[in-house]
Amino acid sequence: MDANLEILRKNGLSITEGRKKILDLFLDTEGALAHADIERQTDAAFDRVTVYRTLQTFVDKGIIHQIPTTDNSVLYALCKHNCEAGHHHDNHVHFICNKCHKTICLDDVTVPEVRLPKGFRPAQSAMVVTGVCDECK
Amino acid sequence: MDANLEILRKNGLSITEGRKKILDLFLDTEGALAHADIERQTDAAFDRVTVYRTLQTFVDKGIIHQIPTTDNSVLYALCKHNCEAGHHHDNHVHFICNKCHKTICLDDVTVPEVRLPKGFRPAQSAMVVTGVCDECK
DNA sequence: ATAAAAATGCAATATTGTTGCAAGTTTTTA
DNA sequence: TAAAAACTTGCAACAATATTGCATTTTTAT
Repeated sequence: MDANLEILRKNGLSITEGRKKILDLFLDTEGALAHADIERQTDAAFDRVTVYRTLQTFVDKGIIHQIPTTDNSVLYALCKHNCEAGHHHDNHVHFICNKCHKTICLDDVTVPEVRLPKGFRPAQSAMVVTGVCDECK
Repeated sequence: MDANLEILRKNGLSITEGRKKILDLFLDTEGALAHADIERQTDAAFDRVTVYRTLQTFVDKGIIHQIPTTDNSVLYALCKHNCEAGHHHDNHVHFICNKCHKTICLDDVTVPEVRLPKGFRPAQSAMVVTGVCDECK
């Protein structure tokens, strides 16, 4: 139990209230979270700046990852299966529901390979699918 | 000649300095452009607001399209082949080069289909590949 | 328990995006 | 081609989002 502590320790991060709460939020959320969601769901218990810095730290440590969107927002998400060792975050498909507007990590759907034109060398791929999710269908 | 005028006319848009200049920029640029790039490359000849509105207009008309990114920026790009009738913008792969940081539309690379979990109904797909482009290799 | 290291909150500042409205352009029309 | 109508622009104000430095507090290591 206390998955959050374990994750923080494993990544050599100090255990603080903010980090625990924010990490819990991710652990409890199926969809992705934006900075604003986090502020709202923590009742602004932490300074905006702290939230920004915490998110950055988590991204740097590979605890959460960013999701590409076309509107001007950054979304963050934890992988469902907690991405222990060697699991790259960058290889699953993200789904954005047009009805409930949740962003969901489809951890089990891998981004397919594509054949690029001559001279292009791929490093990472991201794929975002929009539509209607399984709960709104 | 004067591809910009033709495009503006075809879309029923008034011909104005701003629209011509901004459209030219897109026509001359291989990669994608951010709002900031446009301001810079037009020497701030146009008000920020005008640029925002022009981009919005172009998106609405389907002249340019938005590209999903993970950092907090919206990128816009014209399709190479000018996307005449019935060509959807949403179906080709975008490539972001880690060296020159350009975003390039790979018009000829189609986003592959993926099999989604039960209950998910896809509408549109976007794919972003990062790596090294053909000029930086 | 104490010192060192790290994280937080505050304040200030920067960046990015939006809206209403008056003035200026472009297009339409007759 | 001149006048009216339609549309676009720039300004100003505002709102939302993000970043930085620094003093204080909390956490970790000794």
